[in-house]
Amino acid sequence: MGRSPCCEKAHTNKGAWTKEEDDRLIAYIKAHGEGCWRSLPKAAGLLRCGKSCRLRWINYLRPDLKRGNFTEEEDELIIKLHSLLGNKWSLIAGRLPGRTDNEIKNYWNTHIKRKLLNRGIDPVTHRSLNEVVSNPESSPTTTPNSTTTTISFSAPISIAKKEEVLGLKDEISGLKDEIFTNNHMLIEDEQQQSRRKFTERCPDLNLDLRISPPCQQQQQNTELKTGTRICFTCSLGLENSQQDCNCSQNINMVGCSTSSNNGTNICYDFLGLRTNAVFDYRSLEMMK
DNA sequence: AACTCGTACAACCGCGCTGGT
DNA sequence: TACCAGCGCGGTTGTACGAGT
Repeated sequence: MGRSPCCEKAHTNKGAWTKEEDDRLIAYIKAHGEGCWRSLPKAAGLLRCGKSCRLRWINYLRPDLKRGNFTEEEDELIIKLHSLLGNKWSLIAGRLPGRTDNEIKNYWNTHIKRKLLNRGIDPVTHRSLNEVVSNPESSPTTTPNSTTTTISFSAPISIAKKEEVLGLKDEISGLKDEIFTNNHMLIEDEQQQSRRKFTERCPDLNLDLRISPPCQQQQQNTELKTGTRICFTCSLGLENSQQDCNCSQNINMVGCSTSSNNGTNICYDFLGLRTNAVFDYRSLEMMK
């Protein structure tokens, strides 16, 4: 059972808008304002359906629209927002003044998709194509000619983590407000909430764990009495996040911290856990 | 010059959600 | 509570146009 058509199709024009139709629509909206799209065509003397008028106005005729090419900054912002929101074009458009969801959607499909593919990034998951191809089973792999082992838990990381890693926290906090107040997409029914509680307790982490040999210079000074020093670099499966250990430069950085008691450098404070026991990520308290 | 193909983008369509009755 | 109109969103289609052959 389909819903009834939004207008009488037999007497409506379709296809490209003429200059005259545009002028009529602009004049009507200037005089009466937006809204009540269903009755607008008749009132404005247009042989168009209301939806068509709305679309034409929003996507093309609105005076605050920014025409012209997207800037590099806009490109990058769209990519960032898409990695967080997916195909929520209207939400993305809300962060780009003067751009419409339709415009961004088209631009994404024709330009940015290709751009990301050229960078070796999957436009859907925003992860490296190599990673997706070579490591589909979440199994440990060893890079050729390298002593670095990568252990990947392939699943999307939480938005909160992504924000932290991307440094988008401030920008996104406003966006979240917008999402929660304006959009029903995050309103969950009980079933979804209980499912969510479960996944919060047992999160699907996307942690690419790199284990590399100790930095040569520092090894002499910082080796533990018990022997081998292990340096964890935790990368979160995001673009440019797989930086190699540089604890020789900054011993207090995340992932490499200093034990306060005896001044011994401990370089395996992985996610705040000073342990060489088996790491169970489920025991981690997730940030709210 | 004519044709084909690919690209860009405007417009359409179907569906889900919301608010009013 | 159920129904319906209206709106908005995201996916898809249609078409104009330029490049290549």
